[in-house]
Amino acid sequence: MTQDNVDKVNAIIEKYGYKRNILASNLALNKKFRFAVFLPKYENIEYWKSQIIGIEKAAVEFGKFGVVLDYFFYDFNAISFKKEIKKVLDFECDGLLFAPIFYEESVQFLNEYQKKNIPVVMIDSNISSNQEHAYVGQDAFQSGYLAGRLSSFAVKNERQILIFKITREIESTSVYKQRIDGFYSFFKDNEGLTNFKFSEVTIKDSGIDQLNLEMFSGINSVFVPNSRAYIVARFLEQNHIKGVRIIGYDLLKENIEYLNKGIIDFLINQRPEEQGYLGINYLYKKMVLQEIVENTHYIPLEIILKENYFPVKK
Amino acid sequence: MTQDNVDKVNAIIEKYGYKRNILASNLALNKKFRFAVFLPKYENIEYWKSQIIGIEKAAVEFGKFGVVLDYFFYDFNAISFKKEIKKVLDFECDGLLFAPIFYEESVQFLNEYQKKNIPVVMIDSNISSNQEHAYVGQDAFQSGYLAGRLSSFAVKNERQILIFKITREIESTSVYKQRIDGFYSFFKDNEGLTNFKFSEVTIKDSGIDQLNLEMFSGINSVFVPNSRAYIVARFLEQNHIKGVRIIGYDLLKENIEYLNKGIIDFLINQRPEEQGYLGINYLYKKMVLQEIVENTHYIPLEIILKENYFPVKK
DNA sequence: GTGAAAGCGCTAACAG
DNA sequence: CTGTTAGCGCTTTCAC
Repeated sequence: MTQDNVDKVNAIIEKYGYKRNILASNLALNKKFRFAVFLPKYENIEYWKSQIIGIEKAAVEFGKFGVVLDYFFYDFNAISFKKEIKKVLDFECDGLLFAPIFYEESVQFLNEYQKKNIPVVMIDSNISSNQEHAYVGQDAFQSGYLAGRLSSFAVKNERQILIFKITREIESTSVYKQRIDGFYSFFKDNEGLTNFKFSEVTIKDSGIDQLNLEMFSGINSVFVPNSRAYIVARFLEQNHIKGVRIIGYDLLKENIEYLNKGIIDFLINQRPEEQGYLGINYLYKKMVLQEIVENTHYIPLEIILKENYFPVKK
Repeated sequence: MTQDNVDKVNAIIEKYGYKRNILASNLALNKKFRFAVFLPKYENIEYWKSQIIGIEKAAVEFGKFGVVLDYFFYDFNAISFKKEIKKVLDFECDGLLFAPIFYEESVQFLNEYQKKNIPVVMIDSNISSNQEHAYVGQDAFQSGYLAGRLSSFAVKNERQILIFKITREIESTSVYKQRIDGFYSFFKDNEGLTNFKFSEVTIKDSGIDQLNLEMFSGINSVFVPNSRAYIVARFLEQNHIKGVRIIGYDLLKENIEYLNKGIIDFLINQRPEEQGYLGINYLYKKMVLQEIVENTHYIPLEIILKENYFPVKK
């Protein structure tokens, strides 16, 4: 049969509602689907550990359909990242799951990777310039917008809000900037809320001793646009400062501790486990089941209080 | 081979990490897996429509692995329910998805059904007396507890809370009672919150004209323990009563309308679509993949504000 | 280029 | 009761 006729037959076949039996097809193919997983080293980083847990869960579930994973981990610095990039580029596989922590380097990498014509799904943060790639994660801007609402709750009088940035030595993605943008946008969109004043503070992750009481004088609410809200909570607790509303991200053990103590009020959960799972699920659906899959999957902005936090049962 | 030897071989096989190829197995079996879906009629009831959407999604996804669904719908009355029970009992299938709306009748039905030795998964509400059955849905008590927290937010002064029950003609499950229990429990557990006073009102679904201004005199917060918060919201809007916090359930179109207007403050989402999907998913995993599946799957208590509501893209 | 045949791993039917 | 075999629906190989 010529390609022409193949097409014709396929057309007719589809017309009469034929569905290829994916079980038989994959049985006959008798092949493994190799997916590369390219992430920051997760040891001691709870958030990335959760991502891996979700990924592993997917690996077990889809393993019976031939899915095999290979991991590539990079340290939190651009040099390690670049080194690992080479390995990933050389690696033969059917799909890539990727967390683009370093923006510039990731853009470059994706451009390079594109030549291989292998589907890519990004988790955690998105690189929107490459629309053809899939994304599983939150809408960072909107999550900041929501945080704005959460800090504005049921408050009539003057409020002083502090945006507290605690950054890594080597700063990476722009996620936390998008969150802050969203945060301010909320107050811009709600003109009635003129009684809110803002200030910002930035410290390095290593310089936690930089915290001082002055920073918090007159402050009613603190917004921590990454997972380190517990650092602020701990400081306030140690200094017996009460009645400050704290809003942060991610269900780290330490954050949960202060949530349960009532010191942190709100945490926005990014569902890292679900992200990892859905990332692999995307590749599975696309490559193994050969389905058409939605390119962008936004994880809902989940608000966690003491009263709706439940440890993940395992 | 005797059964004895089969067992021995299987033991050895398992010892060396043999995994039966589920694709080949199901291909050879060449059988359909029939699941019965036994639910209230969903026409005009958004919540149940969503459940069906999730169920249908699962049906498409698992259809390629041989899953076929048969539907049995009952009206919202015990007579129709009992009539449909007969059909379900007579129906040959490999699994049952079931919403136990009428408590007494459901207990009886489940006892009867148990004889058939077919796995059952319940959605929406649970019948805990039958521990051997699976459940996908929320923890109703805890959701009320959370609602308690939501009504207590950042409030220092005296608060008058109204629990507003709008019930169906024929009342069904005890879900809303569990929610109210949980609601009160929150205030019991938080002794500091002595400035809260409570009252309750009950009206029938059909008697919406029973609402009157007196009910709301002095009220600061209203808790509607089912999906009909929009009825209260509409009444307050029509009567230009502002500044009352409303907490309700479910993302019905009408609820969303008042959420976006800022009249309803919080909605607790039960994720009906996910419930339906996961219900079928449970049966699929158990029967088709022959996996061991967790018997209870609690849907997270999702707090929805105007700022984190996004219409489901389809 | 084309069509027949082997075989993926498993189950069920069928002889022995 | 046991062991052999056909065949599930598809892909790939191998003769022609």
